[in-house]
Parts: sequence; structure tokens; C-alpha cells
Amino acid sequence: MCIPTPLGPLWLEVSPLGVRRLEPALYPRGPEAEGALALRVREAVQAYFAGERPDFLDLPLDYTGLSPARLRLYERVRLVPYGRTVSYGALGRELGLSPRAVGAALRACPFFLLVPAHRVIHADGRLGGFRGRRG
DNA sequence: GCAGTATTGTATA
DNA sequence: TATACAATACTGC
Repeated sequence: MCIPTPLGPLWLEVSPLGVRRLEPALYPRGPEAEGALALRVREAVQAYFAGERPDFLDLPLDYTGLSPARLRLYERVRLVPYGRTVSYGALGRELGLSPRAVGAALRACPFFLLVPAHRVIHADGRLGGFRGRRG
């Protein structure tokens, strides 16, 4: 399932448990998402870009295959309030990880938008090395 | 195991 | 402001 957004098309994959991954459709591979859940996710994403929805907390995510550290991190980042930001260090201290581990886990995050990594920043308040900046 | 990493804090110029 | 270095935990091969 491809979801058109102002940032370009997003590639969506779902499983019976929930969203398996949602990324910019740069390298589309794997089976296309189908069913009610896929449609629901598409509407949610479009509602997000329409300003009607700040988060995707009601959408089920499939964490199967992810390590506990990543699972906890994603769950925690999803709870970041709208309009607020958290630093890598703060997340690391809360989860008992190192700031670098937070960055590494966030870099491998397959849930673009669903896990608002753009709200995770440096301790100084600067934007982190988000993928959307370059390349 | 080893190298890479979306960090942080301290030191130095 | 910019660079250099050490500590730290997880991902990916």
C-alpha cells in the first residue's frame, strides 16, 4: 500500500498484529499491505498531514522480531506529547540505555511518522541527524 | 566479535 | 564557535 503525502509516497506493510513498517517509498519491496488495517493507517496518515491528528497512538504496531530495547524505546517515543521534544540523553536515562544506543535504535526504526523520531533531539535543543535532512 | 552510530560531556584554542 | 577525545549500549554484518 502506497500512501501519498506532501513528503512523497510512503510504503506501508501490515501484519495481523499491526503495522509492520511505514517508510518513504524509496525502496518498495515486500508484499503490499491490504485489508481494513491498511486503509485505517492510510486515513490516519492523511489525517495527520491534514492537521487533524497529532499522533498515531491508536494504531497497533507489530514489534515482532524487534529486540526489547527497541520495543521499549519506540513505545516511549510514541508517548512524546505533541509539540514537545525529548533529548536522546533523557530517553537513555529513562530506559537505562546509552544516548548512542537510543540513536542507533531510532536510526533502525521502521515506523516513520508512527514513532515521531523528529521530536527526539540533541541535549542542546538542536535537531538530530534525521534521515530527511540529507541524502 | 567487530565496526558503525540519529549522543553526551569535558578540554583546548 | 570549532575540533578532539573518552564513555557508553545497541544494531547490523
